[in-house]
Amino acid sequence: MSLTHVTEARPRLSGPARAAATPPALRLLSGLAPLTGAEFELVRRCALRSERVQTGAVLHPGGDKIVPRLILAGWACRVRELPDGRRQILGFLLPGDAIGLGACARPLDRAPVVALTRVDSADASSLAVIVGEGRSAHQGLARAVETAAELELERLLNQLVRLGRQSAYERTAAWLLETRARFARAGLVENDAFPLPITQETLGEALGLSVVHVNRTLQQLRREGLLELRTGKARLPDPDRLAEVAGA
Amino acid sequence: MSLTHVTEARPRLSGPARAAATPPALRLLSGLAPLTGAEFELVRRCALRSERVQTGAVLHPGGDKIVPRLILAGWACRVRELPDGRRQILGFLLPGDAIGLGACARPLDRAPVVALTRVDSADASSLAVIVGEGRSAHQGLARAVETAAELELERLLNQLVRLGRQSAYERTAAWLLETRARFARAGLVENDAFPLPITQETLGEALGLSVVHVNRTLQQLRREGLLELRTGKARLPDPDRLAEVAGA
DNA sequence: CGACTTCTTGAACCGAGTCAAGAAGGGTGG
DNA sequence: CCACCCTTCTTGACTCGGTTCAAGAAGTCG
Repeated sequence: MSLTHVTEARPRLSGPARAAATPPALRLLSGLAPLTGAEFELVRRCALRSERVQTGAVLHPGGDKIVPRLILAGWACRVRELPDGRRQILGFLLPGDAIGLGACARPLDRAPVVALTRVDSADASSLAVIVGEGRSAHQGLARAVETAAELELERLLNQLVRLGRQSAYERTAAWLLETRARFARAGLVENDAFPLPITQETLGEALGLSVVHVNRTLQQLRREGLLELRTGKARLPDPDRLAEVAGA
Repeated sequence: MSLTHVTEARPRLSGPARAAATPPALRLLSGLAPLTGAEFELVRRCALRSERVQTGAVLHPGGDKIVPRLILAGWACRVRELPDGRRQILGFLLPGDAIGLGACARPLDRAPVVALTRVDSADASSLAVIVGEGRSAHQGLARAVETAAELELERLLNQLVRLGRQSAYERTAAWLLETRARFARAGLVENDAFPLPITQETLGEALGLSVVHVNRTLQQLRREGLLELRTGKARLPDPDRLAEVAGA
């Protein structure tokens, strides 16, 4: 990339060197774009004042008034519900993900965000201000936020294709791979295993399937040696074959 | 809105006064945010050098090299295909829509764009430059582009919910209403009728349904007096009832 | 340990897909 | 302007993936 010299001009911590002292949540953010030490410090400071909420808590009620928040631990999701009570999950928020940053994703941020597990999160208003004012000293942060938004949109498109054109089996396989990839990016995958603390009911609301069918689909994946589930953790023993199943 | 005085400081043409001399395509764009006369002129000038392509032509091959284009007439769509040939349409592009403007939507712009009818479109590089440099004299244009991107994302989310949670009947109803609303925004709906020049096959690729089922669903809507189709035009005789059917 | 949530399995049902074949349009060349 | 061809629409019959209903087993948390 053509910005190499800029990177060199301002020394940046990154990778393993910093990872040791870094809570998992911050690894994701800093993996999206190179951050200066100062930027990283800003994020870490905002993460200090974290709040814990229980499963089911509403992290963001939806609508236009959005308090930016950074997820530090646990899973949350963006939800849309139909008048008759059916729910569709638009996407999952994992440690390191944020809401209310990036201006681009406003329609997404209009959907309520609900905690799927116990969730630790912090007010990220300070970061929103910094990103918003667009000062060049905080380029890295702005770029990280933008990249995060792009990745989320990308996942949204993938999800659209899956819901429109793929079978339950394919969908589930693809979703598992995608989710693993998200954790992998943050360096949180250990021998193909990653956290999966959500109920099958919830997974169904994301994949557009009934609980019963999610269960059967997961069983099938297990039977075929493509998936192992132990309390709150998933392992994908054969990612390549799973990718074939997922198609695309 | 708090910007009223700014609007007054720079006289802007808008609404019927300008509509008379305005090709349909440009109405949509100028309906998204107030444009100065100069901005409007820029758009109009870029629309002068339009190119016509036939049904099936590729307006944008996909990937990262994007030549910004403004659709002036006809329908196009963004497409994703699976390795086995199944296709999912991510969204339709109507006159007044553009690709390759707004930086936010990059993942969307990575999907190929294909003409569904004869399409007139113009190179919009000049606009992309103007929007990109972010000068305050062209605020209006930048805002219009941003609004367009937000609306598109909003539609994407709606579509996601439909594919995940709604029946063929509901989906189709909702899509018809949404499409009518798009034309309505550009002032192109005459007594509830709007252009609908695509095949049922294509509609199926958007709604995640087989041709056969699209056909049956449309029949049902017609039987129930919710839809009238005449060559290339759709009419929704009872939008309220249709909205109830669409749910949400 | 007890209460509640989550997972699992079976059986019946149904929305939507597939296959097939005929009818209706719509564009093109003679 | 008509005849022809090819695309698009339409309909019927059958199949199948996924839902629903129901009920029991296994976890999980206080």
